[in-house]
Amino acid sequence: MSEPEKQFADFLRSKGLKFTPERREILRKIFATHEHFDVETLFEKLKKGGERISLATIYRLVPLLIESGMIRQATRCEGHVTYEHVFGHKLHYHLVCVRCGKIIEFRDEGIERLLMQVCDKYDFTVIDHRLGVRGICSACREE
Amino acid sequence: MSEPEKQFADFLRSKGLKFTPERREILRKIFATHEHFDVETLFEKLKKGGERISLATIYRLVPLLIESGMIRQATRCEGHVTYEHVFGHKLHYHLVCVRCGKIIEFRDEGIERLLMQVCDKYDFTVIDHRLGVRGICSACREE
DNA sequence: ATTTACCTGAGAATGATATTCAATTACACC
DNA sequence: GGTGTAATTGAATATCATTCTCAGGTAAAT
Repeated sequence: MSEPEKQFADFLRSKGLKFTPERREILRKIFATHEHFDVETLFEKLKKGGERISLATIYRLVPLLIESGMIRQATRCEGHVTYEHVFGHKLHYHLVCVRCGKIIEFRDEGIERLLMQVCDKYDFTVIDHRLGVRGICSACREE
Repeated sequence: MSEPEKQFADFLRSKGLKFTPERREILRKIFATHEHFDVETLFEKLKKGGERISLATIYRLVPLLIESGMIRQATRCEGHVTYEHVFGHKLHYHLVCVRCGKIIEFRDEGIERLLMQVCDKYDFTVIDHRLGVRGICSACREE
């Protein structure tokens, strides 16, 4: 059993929930790549892979994955909600190209440090934070 | 005519669109305070103010307001989309309390500077950016 | 074997947002 | 001040993602 599966199975067990074959398959598809995903395309992928897992099952799994800390909602782009891995994926920020949709991820410890100073100042306990930049990537600007 | 009205009227004219009484009323309600808003509560406010403006009209106006640069989508909180002023409102970031929903706004030029350096590095042209921190405010932590 | 709690798929329900349509209105031009 | 044209409106309807309901399944605990 892979690392993400182990962690999630533990989480489920700790809540008295079950690690069913359906849940395993969904989890596998999600962690098969490091890409962001949304429910609809995940469902399509599973269907193409020959699985007969219903949309409802995926929708029911997502909150559990979030609660377990495996994934989180990503920077929201145009309309639908997308998710990204937390497990095995360090904190990072996004540059999102509004033309081609490409997402560049980056880290910046200076920004992190400044941000924590601000939160201290306001006596604010951080759970999570995100930074997203919308703009145009160099490739699209060339055109 | 107030500043926001002037700017938006100009924008509409430049696109061959009209600054109707309905649009003026909606704009006034939006800019009557500096608070974030969502379509539903805006609709309620207008109704209480005796206006008979339909939801559809508001939904149709929002994209125009965004395109004109008057407002933008704010940090998305729980479910529904909220908007905030851009006009007359300096760049800022958010601390959002997940318990009480309070939003603390702050600025930090150090973060801005570091961010611009990153974008330079990736040769990325910035249109807009946002930084949101989810967490628990001091008042809620007391409890 | 029975109980109990959890899971599932299918389809119906929901709720926010978008669209259609016929009637109305604003503005440019006469 | 009329008039034509394109934009705008409200109401109702449609759409779309997401959630819920329900009627079986299933696995582990008793």
